[in-house]
Amino acid sequence: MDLPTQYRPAEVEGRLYERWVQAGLFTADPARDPSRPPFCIVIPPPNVTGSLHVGHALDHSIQDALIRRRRMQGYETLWLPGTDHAGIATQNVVERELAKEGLSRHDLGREAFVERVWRWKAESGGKILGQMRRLGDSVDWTREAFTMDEQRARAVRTIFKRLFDDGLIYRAERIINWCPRCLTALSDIEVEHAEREGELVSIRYGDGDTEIVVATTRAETMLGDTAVAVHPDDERYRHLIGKEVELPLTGRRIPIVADEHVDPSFGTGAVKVTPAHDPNDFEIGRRHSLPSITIMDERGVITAQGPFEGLDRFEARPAVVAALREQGRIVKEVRPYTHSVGHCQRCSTVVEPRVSLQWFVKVAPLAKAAGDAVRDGRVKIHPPEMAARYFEWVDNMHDWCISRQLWWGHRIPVWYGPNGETVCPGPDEEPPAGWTQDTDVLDTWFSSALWPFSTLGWPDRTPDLERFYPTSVLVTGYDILFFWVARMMMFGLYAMDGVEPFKVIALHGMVRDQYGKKMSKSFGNVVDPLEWIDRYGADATRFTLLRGANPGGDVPVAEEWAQGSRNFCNKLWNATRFALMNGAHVRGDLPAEGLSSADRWILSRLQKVIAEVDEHLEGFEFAKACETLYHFAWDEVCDWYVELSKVQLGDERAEVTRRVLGEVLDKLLRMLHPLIPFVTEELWTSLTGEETVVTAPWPAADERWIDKEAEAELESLQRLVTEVRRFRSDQGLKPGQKVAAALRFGDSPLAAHEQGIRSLLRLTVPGEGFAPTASLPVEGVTVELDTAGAIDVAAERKRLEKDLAAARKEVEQTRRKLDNADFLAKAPEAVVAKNRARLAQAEADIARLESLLAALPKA
RNA sequence: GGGCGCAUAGCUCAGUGGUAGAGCACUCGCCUUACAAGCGAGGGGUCGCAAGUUCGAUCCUUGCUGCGCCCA
Repeated sequence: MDLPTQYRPAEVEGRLYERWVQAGLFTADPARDPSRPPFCIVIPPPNVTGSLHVGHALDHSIQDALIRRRRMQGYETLWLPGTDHAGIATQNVVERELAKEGLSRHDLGREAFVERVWRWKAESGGKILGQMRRLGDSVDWTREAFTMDEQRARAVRTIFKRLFDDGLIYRAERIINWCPRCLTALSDIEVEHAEREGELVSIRYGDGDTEIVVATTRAETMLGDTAVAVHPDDERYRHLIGKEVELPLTGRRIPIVADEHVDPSFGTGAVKVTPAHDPNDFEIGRRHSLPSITIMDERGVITAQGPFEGLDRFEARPAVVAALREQGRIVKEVRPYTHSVGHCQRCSTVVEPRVSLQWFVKVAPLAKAAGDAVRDGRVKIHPPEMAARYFEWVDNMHDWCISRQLWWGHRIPVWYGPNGETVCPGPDEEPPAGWTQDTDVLDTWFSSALWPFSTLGWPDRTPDLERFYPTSVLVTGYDILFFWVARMMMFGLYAMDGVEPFKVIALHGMVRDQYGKKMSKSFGNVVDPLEWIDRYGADATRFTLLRGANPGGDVPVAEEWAQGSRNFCNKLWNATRFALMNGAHVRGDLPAEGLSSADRWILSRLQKVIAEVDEHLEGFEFAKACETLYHFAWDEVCDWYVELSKVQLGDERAEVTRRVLGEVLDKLLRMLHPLIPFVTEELWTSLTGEETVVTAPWPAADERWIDKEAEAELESLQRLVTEVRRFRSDQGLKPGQKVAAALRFGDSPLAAHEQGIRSLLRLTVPGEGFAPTASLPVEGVTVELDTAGAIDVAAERKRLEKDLAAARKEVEQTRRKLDNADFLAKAPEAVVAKNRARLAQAEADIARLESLLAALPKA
């Protein structure tokens, strides 16, 4: 086997991935061996316009780790990929393309435009799917789905019809969030609130006895006011309730009404009421049967007759204020005034609340069921603390506005007759001839909410659906727990007769930079996972993300950390390279005889690591699993076992050592495979001669190999070696410099390791005329060294004094405890014994150190 | 305003009612025949502040301060 000294991921990743896909290793078969338990994850479908960002990379690394481990454990696994059609985003992309040709979608007409979007999708959409291959995602490409493909369209038609017939979908005139740029309704969750600097203007309405001052951040909407509201208990205004005031600039007279929802402490305690342009005012208007006057068109341009007609809403605001000021009606102006403003998630335009006719899902019964599934424990949220957020959302959900005034999307399957009749045909039914279909399309989330079962073939009772529903776990960021996850829960429970769409919801956090800052383009701290894959490899990218992934927690990453992960992969590469160069193998059972205590130690440690890693991965503790494996591989296997094996490989223990080395690397690489699939595949197949590690059995801990004695012995050896290295370092002896030394073991079991110790410490056997200049007693062994010259007494004294100070502090601390009668009486026996042992050890250390100091020549 | 969470090494984070940990960064020394993407050694923390419970608190309780997130 001829491996280069450095691992070059670019040379193996593409080749291995292709081989995996060609071999069908990721393809699920519901008919294969029914005794295998199913394990299924549906991918949170990325936006078809999107490309792989570091958040996806984290999400996918976690899912791939879960699915690959289950595959090795013998589950029938399915990780189902796909994309969503992203109504607004995709339409925007194609409209921008058209704009370059000087066209709008209206120039093409609806049918041609939609065709054009499909063409765009075929040519440029779904870039992310190719990028997922580079990450190593072991998804089943034969089942790739799209929220607008034929099967998913059937699912949408089917569930819409059922909800419609059950009275859970209705059409009504309501105030909704409207984007004046995208020209569509938005649901609550598509609106992002952000602090903005605006103004708070106080305006005097009415005159003389019936005047009242209202404060507003949106002066222009006063043109559509139809009332002023005060709190019923507010003494300041009680005498005005029921009276009318003149609305400035318009000459209209509007009533003063009493409403409990008015906050008397805000502003003047009196609020203007504009039912057509504010959701709270809309409610007040309904309670008091107020008229609703729309003063803007769908683009936010003032339509109210008068001098402001034709002005944009943001031009109208100062114009209205100026006109009021001229009339002496401005009482107070606070500027800047910071307040929360809703923006369109897709284009950042300030959202305009607008009264319009829209379709809604009546969520109350669905949300109740979605909450109960978690309350009853049928669906587990991990980590459990996150459940609070989930309940907060599902228990307070507003009806969901599902209609969008777009062309790209599932068109609402409702047709209108010539006399205003309405019909909702099923997926296999035709609407009556000549009737016209509703022009709106459905919110993208409506089809995404069907994802866990539409991708498995619903509404048909397919073998996939039978075998894999409910899915095993949903992996996603806590940021979309409510809007996407809650919706899948609602629709899954509804469509699948009360069976939940997934058993576990595993949440992770956001990827952040090394200072814990959110990544943002404007801040310039965004990591492109594809660049990391190019520079450090997919494995290093994945390991960096997984290493930071604590359940529900944010994941900080940095370039240096990716380098560290790359280094780790390289370390594995070189450890395996060493093993192969020395004939390591996995043939036959581990020998029961002839194992050194080093062999028994590493095998014992291996079992514990297997058990720990298993526990961590079961609990979605990826950071801990990574930490355990990293530490074992680097600090135990490479730093100690491989070094000790060098001696064993040179004597009669060579054959046994080859088998043990092979054993340790075999299991280690298998455990690492779900986390870093490429390098482990390359190394494991070389080591074992097997076809692939993808379907190799997941290691199981074997308690028979646990060996406490060997562990204690090796720990003792490590302390001995470290102590002598410390002396060498203090004395300025170069690491490679050979030093003659005599080792006096007495009755220490470390005698068996003499050659190993000499090798680790570069100590040669003393020859004629050996004259030691230093003697180190440690771990019951005396090491006498000939440092070939006078030793650095000052350095040695410094070292010994430091150790002595630490030992004295230890004595002081433990003695204080042991002198305390309460401690002796109340502390558990084990704790007392432990402290007694510590005291004895520290006292022995003091004696040893003092005698060493006394023996040092005077400076 | 309501709810939740967090304060531990220079940075990012683990952690436990009984001797403070990791990675990276830092200092010193090394091309030691798997690996300089490496090896060896080392420095660095009154565990946010104050009080309480306890034989014992970084950990439990309360208050304070600072920070973050979600919702309105």
